[in-house]
Amino acid sequence: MNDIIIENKKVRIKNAQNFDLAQTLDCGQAFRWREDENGVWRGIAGGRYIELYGDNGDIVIENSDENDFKEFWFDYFDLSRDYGKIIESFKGNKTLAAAAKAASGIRILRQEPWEALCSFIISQNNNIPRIKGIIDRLCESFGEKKEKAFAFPAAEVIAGLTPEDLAPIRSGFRAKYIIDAARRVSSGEIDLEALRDLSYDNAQSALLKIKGVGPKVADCALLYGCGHIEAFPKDVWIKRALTEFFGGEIPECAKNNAGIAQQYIFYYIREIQNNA
DNA sequence: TCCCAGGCTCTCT
DNA sequence: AGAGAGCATGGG
Repeated sequence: MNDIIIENKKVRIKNAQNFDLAQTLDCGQAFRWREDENGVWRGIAGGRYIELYGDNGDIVIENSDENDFKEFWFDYFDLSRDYGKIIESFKGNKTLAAAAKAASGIRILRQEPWEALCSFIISQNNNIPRIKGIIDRLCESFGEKKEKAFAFPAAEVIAGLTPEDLAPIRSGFRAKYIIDAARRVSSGEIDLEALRDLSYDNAQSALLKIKGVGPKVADCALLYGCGHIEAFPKDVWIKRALTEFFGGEIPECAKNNAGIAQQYIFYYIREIQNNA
């Protein structure tokens, strides 16, 4: 584990490996982090608002302390996982190795399951800038204000709404899906926390009961929200990449950490596209 | 302007 | 089982 230095309302992760803030917070796995002109990132997760920035190879988290860090952010940033070792294991496939190298600062965020599920319901047939806007409006309209940001609204709150209530967030046809998900989660019909301990297949089946949740959205919720690192969400970009670079199949060396491979490939192919 | 976006549902073969 | 239209909205 990294050395952690606790200062006054400040946590410093010394010499953080495989942890680039821009890559991790803006790679399309989470939608609520923003960078200012000075390279400071601000966001809220688990109802906790923080600001963070890189400093000579360290990562500094402001507005946190020892307990807060140990209880929440250490897991959120997946700091117990050895990404260097995983990247090494991806050497078996040339393109995957290149993707891992390009995206080596990405960590898979262990987000709250409801936020991940709801966010990726909103993501369907949508583009990232607009997804961010819809989620911002959802939080501002229905989330609890915490210091300088609005928390993600609880499923219990959304469950009591109608599609008309959600009109201001302009989520279009997804509104009824958001509400269906919220109702199943808040009623206990689907226990998102329990999905962590189910097999991947059983956990995915449970999520597929929700209207508007298919294999891709379910896999995102499982990967980003429920710790299922073997989930491999296939969106349009990944399908393209699989066909173009991998003969349609996930490389064998990536099977155990398919979710991480997926995120590296997603980053890589979009970077190629942007530079083309 | 017009195509498309981290898909899914519904319908028709 | 598989293919294809339709879906709300707006970013680029």
